[in-house]
Amino acid sequence: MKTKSFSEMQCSIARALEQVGSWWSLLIIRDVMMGARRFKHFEQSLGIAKNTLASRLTQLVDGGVLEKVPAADGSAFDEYALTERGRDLAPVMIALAQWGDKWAPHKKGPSTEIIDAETAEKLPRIWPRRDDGEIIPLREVRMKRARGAPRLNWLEEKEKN
Amino acid sequence: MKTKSFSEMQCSIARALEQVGSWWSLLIIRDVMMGARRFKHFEQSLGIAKNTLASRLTQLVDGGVLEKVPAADGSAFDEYALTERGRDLAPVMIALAQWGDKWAPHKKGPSTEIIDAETAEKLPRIWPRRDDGEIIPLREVRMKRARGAPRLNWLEEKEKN
DNA sequence: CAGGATCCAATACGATACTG
DNA sequence: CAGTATCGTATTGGATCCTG
Repeated sequence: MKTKSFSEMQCSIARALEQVGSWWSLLIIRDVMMGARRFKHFEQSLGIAKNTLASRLTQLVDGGVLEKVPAADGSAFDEYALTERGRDLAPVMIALAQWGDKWAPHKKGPSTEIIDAETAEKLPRIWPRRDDGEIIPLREVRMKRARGAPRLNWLEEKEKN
Repeated sequence: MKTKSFSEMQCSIARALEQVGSWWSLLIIRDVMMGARRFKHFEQSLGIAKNTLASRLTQLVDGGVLEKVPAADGSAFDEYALTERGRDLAPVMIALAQWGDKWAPHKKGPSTEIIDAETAEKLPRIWPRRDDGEIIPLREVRMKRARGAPRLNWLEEKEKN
């Protein structure tokens, strides 16, 4: 990706993408969210080259998404953990997982389940809501640029069926 | 990215990422969600090379995220519109935009605002909730591999708390 | 085991020119 | 205007070897 130009774009999405880094980074974050902590975990889970993994990890640490913490089991090597910034990516990961589960299912069934620990059931789709919890239909959601560009009503013509 | 291996991963996130394609694809989708329809819109908005843009667009059309529709204004050229599959990426985009707005703000202020058209105010963070709208704290959300997925040893030691 | 160093291959992207 | 064709380059990732 064009690292430099992305970060300078006046768009929160572009800057988020640049901070995350790459597809591999998202899969690493996924692994941490599922309990991975060690270099070898990522290596085994992802089938990624060591140097690539190392560079993605340092990139995530430098970017403040992951941090190195002393190993819980007393190992000489540090472990990787999510920072607050990294944990805050949960909605992105959940949204991605749910979309993939719905639109690109694997033949052998859903393979990344997002579940409510209390009920042990799959979570409903993560979706825009108002503070009181009411779901907002997409036609009432607008994405607009801060300056300039027209505030077009999003998706209007497709929603009326 | 490693297109082939990603799609074969038994992970909804990996497959979602592969279907989307690349960072550029997400920015194109963002533009469509903000009202862009024509080749020139994307070109101007993104500052992307024509051939790159063309290939990303056909990739998105082939992947069923975008579709070509006759121009509303009678132009000889088709326009690009989101399919249902594409529209359903809204939670991903919103989550990304809100994360970027929070953690990677541009010096000149927020630059992709997600707004409730009714109240004209910024939406609250998109976040996992139960059906009744109750917010679920992250500690009560579990992301796990489904049964049948290759089991990794580090999952077990993490799952018992 | 966690990485770093090197080398190499694939490709994604950009610049430019061209076409219907 | 909306692409396609061609080319050159830069980046990314993989393979292998090495080390504390």
